[in-house]
Amino acid sequence: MNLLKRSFYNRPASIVAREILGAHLVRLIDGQCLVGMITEAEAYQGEEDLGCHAHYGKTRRNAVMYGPPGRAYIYFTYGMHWMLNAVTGQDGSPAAVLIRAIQPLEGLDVFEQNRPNLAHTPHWLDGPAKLTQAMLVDRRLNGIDLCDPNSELSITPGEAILEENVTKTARIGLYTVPEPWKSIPWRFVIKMEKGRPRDEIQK
DNA sequence: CGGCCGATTATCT
DNA sequence: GATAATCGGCCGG
Repeated sequence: MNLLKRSFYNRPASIVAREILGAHLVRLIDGQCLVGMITEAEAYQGEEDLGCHAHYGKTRRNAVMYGPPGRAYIYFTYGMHWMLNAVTGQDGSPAAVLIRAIQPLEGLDVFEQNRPNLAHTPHWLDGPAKLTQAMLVDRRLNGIDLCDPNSELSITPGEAILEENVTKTARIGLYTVPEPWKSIPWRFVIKMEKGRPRDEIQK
């Protein structure tokens, strides 16, 4: 399988968050292949970024972010939700990209079973906790290598998205984070029409 | 559609 | 002991 290489992830998080749009998130489970196109992502870059979990320094939770790029950093929040990130930047420098939304492509029956709410509507898998529920992503996959074709979770190149079809905004949910981190435009979203990307999204 | 609010618990100070 | 990279339900427009 043709996967995004480690060199893809070994760049600043804001670059990876933009470039990962259109890529295909692939989940292998019970002999099935679940696929979704990444349509929204956010960058979290370094201990100086007060919106990033690494701003406390290294802890047990965020340790994976301090490791090599191309691994999954998965954490639990709000007492009930799992969030999926791809670790970015060089080994030792903590940074990651939060995968916030996917467009379902393969395994729709499984997605529907795991995530019946809003199934087959434009808002089906457009949230970071929605997609982890649909793809059965939780703590067990924390630290998994996204660049290994044998992994239960990986990412393929998918489609390249034109700049004119990308919206940039401040990151979501950083209520108590001070400026400038609260407003820095490190959220990247594919422009959607009626719940689908525009027809001409490829470069 | 947009805003407010409660749920629920691992993780951190 | 407080907080949280969210979600869904309920309300008003």
